[in-house]
Amino acid sequence: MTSANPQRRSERARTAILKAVLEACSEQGYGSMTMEGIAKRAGVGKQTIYRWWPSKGAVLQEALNGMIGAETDFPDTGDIAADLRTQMTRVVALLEGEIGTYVSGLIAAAQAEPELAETMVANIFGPRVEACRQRLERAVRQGQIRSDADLVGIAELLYAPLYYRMLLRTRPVSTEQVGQILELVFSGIAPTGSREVAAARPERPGE
Amino acid sequence: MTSANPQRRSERARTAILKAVLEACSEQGYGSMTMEGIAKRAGVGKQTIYRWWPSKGAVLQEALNGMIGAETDFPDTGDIAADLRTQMTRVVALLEGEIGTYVSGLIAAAQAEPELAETMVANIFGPRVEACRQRLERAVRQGQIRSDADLVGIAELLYAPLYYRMLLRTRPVSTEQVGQILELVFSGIAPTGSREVAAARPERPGE
Amino acid sequence: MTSANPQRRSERARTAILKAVLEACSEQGYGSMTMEGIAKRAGVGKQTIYRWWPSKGAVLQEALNGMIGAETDFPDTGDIAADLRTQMTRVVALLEGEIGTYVSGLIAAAQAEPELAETMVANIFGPRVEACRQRLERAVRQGQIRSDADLVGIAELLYAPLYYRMLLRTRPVSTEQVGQILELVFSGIAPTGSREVAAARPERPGE
Amino acid sequence: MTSANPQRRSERARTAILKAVLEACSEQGYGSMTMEGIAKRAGVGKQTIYRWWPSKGAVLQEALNGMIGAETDFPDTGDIAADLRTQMTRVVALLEGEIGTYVSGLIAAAQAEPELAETMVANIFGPRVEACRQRLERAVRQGQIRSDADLVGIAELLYAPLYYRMLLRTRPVSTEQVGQILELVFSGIAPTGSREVAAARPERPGE
DNA sequence: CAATAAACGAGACGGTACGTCGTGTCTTTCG
DNA sequence: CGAAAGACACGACGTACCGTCTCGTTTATTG
Repeated sequence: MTSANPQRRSERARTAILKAVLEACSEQGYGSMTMEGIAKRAGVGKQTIYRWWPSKGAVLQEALNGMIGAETDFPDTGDIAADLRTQMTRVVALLEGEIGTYVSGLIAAAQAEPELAETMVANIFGPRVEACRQRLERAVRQGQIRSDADLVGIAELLYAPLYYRMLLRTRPVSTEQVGQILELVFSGIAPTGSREVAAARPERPGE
Repeated sequence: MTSANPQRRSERARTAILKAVLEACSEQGYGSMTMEGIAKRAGVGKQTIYRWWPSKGAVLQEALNGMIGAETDFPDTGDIAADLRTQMTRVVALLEGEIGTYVSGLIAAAQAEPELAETMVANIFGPRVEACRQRLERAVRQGQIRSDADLVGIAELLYAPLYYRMLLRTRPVSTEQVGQILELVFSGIAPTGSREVAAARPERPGE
Repeated sequence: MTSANPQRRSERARTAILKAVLEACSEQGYGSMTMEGIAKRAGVGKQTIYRWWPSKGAVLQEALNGMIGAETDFPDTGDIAADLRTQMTRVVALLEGEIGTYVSGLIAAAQAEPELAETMVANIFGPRVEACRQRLERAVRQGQIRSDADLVGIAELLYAPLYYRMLLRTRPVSTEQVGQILELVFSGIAPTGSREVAAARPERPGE
Repeated sequence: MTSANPQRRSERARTAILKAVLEACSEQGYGSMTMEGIAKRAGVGKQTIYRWWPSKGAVLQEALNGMIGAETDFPDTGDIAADLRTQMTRVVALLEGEIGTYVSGLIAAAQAEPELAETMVANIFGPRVEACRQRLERAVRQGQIRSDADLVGIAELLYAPLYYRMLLRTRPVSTEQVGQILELVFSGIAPTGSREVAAARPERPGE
């Protein structure tokens, strides 16, 4: 993320920039905030930003990464459904707040900037998906989840609907949604007593 | 979408603009294409675009809407799982192609433009979600799907993971993903024989 | 000034346009008024203006020509100095009012439009210079003016300082200026008793 | 003429702009030259022009001011008529050349831009009128010009006819005109032997 | 006295330039 | 030598007018 000498880097400037980018994004939205504005807000020369970050998306990503703490960690009470509910509810709270603005802005930016998409996955989503996978793995070992499932696929199934609503704005993300998702994902949609239904067949039948 | 007199509108210009916006988006990507470039490409004055659309996102949306035909319609063979697989596979094919570029660009744009988000849902996603809901409803009547489920919630559960992968670029959208989603959504993730598991309980147990 | 059939021309439109151009010029100034504005003000289509005039300057010129009446005619009391004073004072009154705005706008426009300069001279300045020349000629016959002078040259000498002040805005045009000009032009600037001074010599002496 | 920091100003850009504006004005005429064209010609961003000048007229004025050297200075051979003839002949040469284009364009622009008119007088005409006045003053002291005359008024009388012809395009400015003006202004137009003629009377007689 | 062709109002069109904003680079000055 | 400040070349923005071009709708002869 640099080519200058990071030892001589001014911590004061770095902190001010990260603070400024969050403020700007909150007040103006990701699309309307500008490098110029961030620099002015931070009391910093534009060059100082460009020296250490390639784009406003990259600055935002670093700022965002720095402000999410333990909220997204997974509890382990031994009850996977309860623990997911707990964690997902916290995620919803984040997405409903200003962090939702940052995240959706960042995802929007990533559509036009492949490197940003990459680091975003590596730094923000990747680790959390992995943490989820590990929690699910423990649940599998405890017999709370089918042992034949792709755990990352399950993670996607659980969280994707949240991002879907946030990004498409069909309906607001909400706590109720969490319950609904969990209920459906755990039980499946097939009628009771017919779990060995068509959908499970990997090949389409040609009868 | 207008305040000018639509009777005098030039169909030639309209068509050229919609064609140009798709070309530009394919070649340069949504973020890099410009109103100026679209106008030049279409052989049209900028004013003619601004007269009928408020932003490049709105133009793209209309163009996109005009180019998706029957691919996303739902078949009805009587087998809901098979029909979903068919339709979702077609959706994946669209998202893997240029239309994927248009859609992700549009969703990105919608993050900064609430009106665009609104019309995007109304014109593009809304009708298709509704069509899905109707197909699911028939399946419920035929006993292929649990009768107590929120059908729009199910639709979200089915499609959200596709958009999740497309937008976050964790992994590419693919046909395999469709099978995985269907399998999980139909069967649920609870271990066999324990469908009445914790997650299904609307209230968290306090033992 | 036309290529369309002037018989079918709408007098109503013509009048409205000429009125509108004067209003617009007064309110906004020549440089800021637009064909579009004139058309709207006159309740007329733009095409109707372009059909009969080549430019806003041409419209203004015709309007101006139509509104100057007998004010610039030369009286003939038998006293050339008094008559010039009378007429020039009237000219000053015109140039100090709105007509001054029209005239200076027109002259400015003529700098960029040779055809306009030509018709402006032919229609507005030419006839008045000629009238002045005729009055001066009578004065010569009556022995009130030297018989060896170029009368058009004299006319220029008399009126040029008025336009000079109006266009360069060094000082405002004024009635006092008329007296000063007349005094100087009649008496000359050479000291009394030395009218056969150097300046009169067509060739520079090389002694 | 600025609100930015003139210390950081790029001399290269300034020079290129002034050169470009003169070229553009010569080739296209004042009215047809554009800020955009000047910027492109100078290899400069439009913003750089707007940072230091408010309009194309202001740029032209500065460029013009910078290119007129000693040509308009007044010689002092002791013979005022000869010296005026010399200087006015040089002025005519300037007005007949490209500088005439610049000057008439500038005067045209000044009609729509009061600030420009003001600086034009202050920077271009004012100093030269003052220099003329000083030369005339020496001539008065030497008894070559009547001592009771308003010297600035005389200066106007001498030069106004040149601008009159240039701007109204009745006839081209020429060297012959200089001789004619000087002859008339020095000798006056009253018939010989009657210098104490009516025109000299400040009040109109009421016989 | 229709009919018919022109001028008319309205305003959309392809353009050009406007004056502003933000980009990312560069240069100057300071600590 | 990093950083603040900000000028610079550039390119796009969204707007205003340009002059041309349809559109129906008067209007005013002319067949």
